[in-house]
Amino acid sequence: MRVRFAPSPTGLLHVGGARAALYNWLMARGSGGEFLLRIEDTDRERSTPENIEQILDALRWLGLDWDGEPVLQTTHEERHRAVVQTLLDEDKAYRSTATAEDVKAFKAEHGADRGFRGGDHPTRVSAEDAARGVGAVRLRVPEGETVVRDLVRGDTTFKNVHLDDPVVARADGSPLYNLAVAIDDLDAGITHVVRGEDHLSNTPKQLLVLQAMGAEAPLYAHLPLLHGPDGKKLSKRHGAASVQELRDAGYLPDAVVNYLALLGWGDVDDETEIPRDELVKRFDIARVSKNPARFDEQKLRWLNGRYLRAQGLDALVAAVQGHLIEAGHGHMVAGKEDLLRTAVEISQEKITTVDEFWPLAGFLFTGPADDLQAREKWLDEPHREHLAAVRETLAGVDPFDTEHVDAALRALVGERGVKAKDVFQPLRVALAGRAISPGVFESAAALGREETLRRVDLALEG
RNA sequence: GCCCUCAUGGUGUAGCGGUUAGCACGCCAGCCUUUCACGCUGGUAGCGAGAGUUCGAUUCUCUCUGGGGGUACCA
Repeated sequence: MRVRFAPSPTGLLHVGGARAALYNWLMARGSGGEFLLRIEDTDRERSTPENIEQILDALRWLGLDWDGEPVLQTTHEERHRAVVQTLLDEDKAYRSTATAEDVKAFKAEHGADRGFRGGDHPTRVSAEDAARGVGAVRLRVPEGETVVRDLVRGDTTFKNVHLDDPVVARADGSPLYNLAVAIDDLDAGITHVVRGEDHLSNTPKQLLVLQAMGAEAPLYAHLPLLHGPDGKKLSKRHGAASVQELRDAGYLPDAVVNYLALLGWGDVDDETEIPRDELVKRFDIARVSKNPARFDEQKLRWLNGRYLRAQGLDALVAAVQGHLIEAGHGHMVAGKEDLLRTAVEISQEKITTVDEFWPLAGFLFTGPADDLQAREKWLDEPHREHLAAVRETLAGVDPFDTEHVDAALRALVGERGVKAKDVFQPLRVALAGRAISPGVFESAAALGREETLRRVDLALEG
């Protein structure tokens, strides 16, 4: 089995594209086949080297490694042109100056469901003009029907009468998409073309090109498209529509891979959390759903939380650190590796994305936040009284670790006969500046006695 | 308009002629609890509609309705 992912570098890698890449990758890795990368850069206006690099980056981040070097489609132009010439020589294609209006007029005359035929149409250019490169090259569509052998939707039949003679090359001889893909997949020995459903309607054209070349067609698998929460085609307007955005939002690549795999594919045993290596073993393209799926960020969040909590501390610290650096907070934690490690450890259970770490635990590095409501509620007169007692207790705790802080404070609560939260919350607000933080004992221990007392004093004064 | 295509709760799915229609997210409630979470328990909600086929349709066929994609000298 040899498959490929063929993005066009006209922007960031979209989650739909990422899913197509993932399915291709899963097929290849699950079968011992090859996963190739081809950059469809024939749209020279919109294709940029930056976009290519971004896409490769996104793929790397997701852990979807490809075989061999990425191939640029434009490097095959000679071959494409040669095929066009052969088609012309064999009269399987012809040159025509037909415009959109000509095609419309043709349909008005012959019926809306009749494909345009320019072989003996007035717009067909003369032999002399053709030799001078006048007119776009159109492929002759033969009679009969074209069937797409599709692994996810079964065979799809297109009656050739409905198809227009497709333009396969511009007047200047430069190849067009439907010709180029067909040839490139053929030359690369691609056995399965797995791509988005938006390509389904184009497939018969590509099949016709192959047929004209006397070549054999690959098998196809057209994936249903991904929609946004509003049911419309997923686009930039939907927030996290690109892999880059997912990454910035603090999602873990493994969680994204797991989520995407399940978006449109389900195994018989219906599991939700499936690690990558299991995915590789179990993924079956034939079981991919036929209906379009909505990208549900809430479920991704949940799944990400599961992965995040299951992650080893070292890996999570590395992920958090990388994310902080990208977010511009790198300097805040530089040189404080031990504290960072502790902070991550005590935050792991409370965050669902890497992005949530800083808002939750940043106070350990920068000082208390400034949540007025929290202060008003938990640092009023009666609570300060408790806090003063807390200070006194804490000053005598030794060693100053979670266990001892915990024991001492609980004893204090019992002693004073008050509700636990009336003692713990003021301390939390004193340390974190807000009512939400990692465990208060853990936080105090992480800060150390000196800093803890300093912040408590500050709260007592303020 | 024309061509192709899809249809199980709000969302993603399991099901492949006979099930109390399963799982997960979400939502609601309770428990746990120093906040927030996590976790646990329970609950809410579904086979788009109409004809067939059949002893029996969520499952097979057709129609309708609704959704999606395509319809470029873009990819």
